[in-house]
Amino acid sequence: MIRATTASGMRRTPAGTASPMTASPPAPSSAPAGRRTLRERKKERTYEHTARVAVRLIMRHGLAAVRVEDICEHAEIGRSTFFRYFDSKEHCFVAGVNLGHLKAVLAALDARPADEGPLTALCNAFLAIQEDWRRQRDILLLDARLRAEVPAVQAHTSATHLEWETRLAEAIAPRFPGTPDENQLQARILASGVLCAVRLANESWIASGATESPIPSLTAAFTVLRSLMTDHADNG
Amino acid sequence: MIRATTASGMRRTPAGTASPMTASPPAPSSAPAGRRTLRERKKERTYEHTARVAVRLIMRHGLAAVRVEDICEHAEIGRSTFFRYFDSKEHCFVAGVNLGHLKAVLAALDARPADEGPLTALCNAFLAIQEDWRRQRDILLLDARLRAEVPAVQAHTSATHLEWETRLAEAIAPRFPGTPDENQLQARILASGVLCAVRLANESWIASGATESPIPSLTAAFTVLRSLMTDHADNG
DNA sequence: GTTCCACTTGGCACTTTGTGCCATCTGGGA
DNA sequence: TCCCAGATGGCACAAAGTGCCAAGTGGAAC
Repeated sequence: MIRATTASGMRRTPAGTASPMTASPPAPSSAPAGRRTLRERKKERTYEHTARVAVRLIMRHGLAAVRVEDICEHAEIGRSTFFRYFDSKEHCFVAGVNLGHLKAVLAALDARPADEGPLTALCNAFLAIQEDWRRQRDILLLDARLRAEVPAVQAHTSATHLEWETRLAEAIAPRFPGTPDENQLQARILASGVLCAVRLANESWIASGATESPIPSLTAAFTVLRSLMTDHADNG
Repeated sequence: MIRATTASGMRRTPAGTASPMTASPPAPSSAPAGRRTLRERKKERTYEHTARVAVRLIMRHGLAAVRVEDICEHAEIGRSTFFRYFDSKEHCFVAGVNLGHLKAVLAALDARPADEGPLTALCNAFLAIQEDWRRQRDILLLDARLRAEVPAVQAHTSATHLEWETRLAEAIAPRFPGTPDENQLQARILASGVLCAVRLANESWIASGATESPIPSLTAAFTVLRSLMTDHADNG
């Protein structure tokens, strides 16, 4: 009635790597700190190419009409390989939509002067990459629609945002006074607030048709965020 | 090669209700504001019962070993019915784990004095329900493990938290000065911060074996949150 | 350059999932 | 009491996932 578990549902991924779980390329199997091996670059290429193909197909035909097999054909990989990288069509799509976004924010954050406080630096980093987002308008529009219609898309997107939270927290932790690991909590909470503001700004940008630049919405949201943080959130 | 879409992937739910999308009972089909109809109560019973059965089975046998069909047999519903309520095993499990949690926080929040500020009230509401959580220790432990191992569980959990954010924001908005819809942004961001703190506290509670009360972790996280909000997050 | 090994890939078979469709049942209102 | 919208369950079928194995390929050692 209840079948015995074969290997207990552990996901198989290339190189026995820990499963990606979100929209990120598979972790390097044995990164020697410095140079990335050809194998790794190839894997990343496959990952990104497949995700991009998925987005393209889904843009053209709709999520429901595209089968995993279609994606595999167009990306020229085997079905087995697909499932080694993604655990579903939806996962693949979300990965494709967010390809490079995290990397871009991290880079923008790195480019901020070291004496900028964590909140300011993070906000400025997001502002700096808005042009990229505006350019992706069509994809983001589709993404918003699918998030509203397909639970799995929403779910994977939320998971992706959670990963962003942890990665951004790591990145801004050094900007707090004190040692980085003392600051982990503060950094996480701050990152969460900023991400929430970004999400809301994006929602309102999308809701308004996404014709103008997303920067005004974003600036407005950041202003609210900043006033929350500096004024006082409370009287209790 | 790419097949035509039948009805474009729209999910079918009982009564043409909007899809739940997260771990919440199906929305009332035609709530006459006051009394809930027997039909509605029956639907909620089915939803909750099924989710509970799923959690029980998965606790006993593991996620991988339990099939949707097993859940259906034990819950005494048809497979069709299952998929009208949940879109996967994982969704069902996450729903079961979080059953009533949101309702409990909202109730606790309602019980806070009206003159408490939004931050304080929300923190206190979470503190008030910790005993419930401690009692669910075993379920939460399993949940944490599955979240780490199974992407879909993590994904649905994140989506659930996102829903909490919006619901809690609505609930605390009136506690801000000004009109509720002016405060929607502030409320969302504040809720996001509190939820982040709660998540982190829970993580550390779980990581420590979840033997003690979860309250110390939570208090610590709230202290950090409050200092972030009152002191100053930044110098920029 | 050759050889070897670890890792990745693709193909195949098989189970489980997810959906459409329809007949049946049931609660709620007239 | 009758009627109907909505909920359910069964069945059939396409698609998704997973395990297994044989074949290719990069990396490192010699």
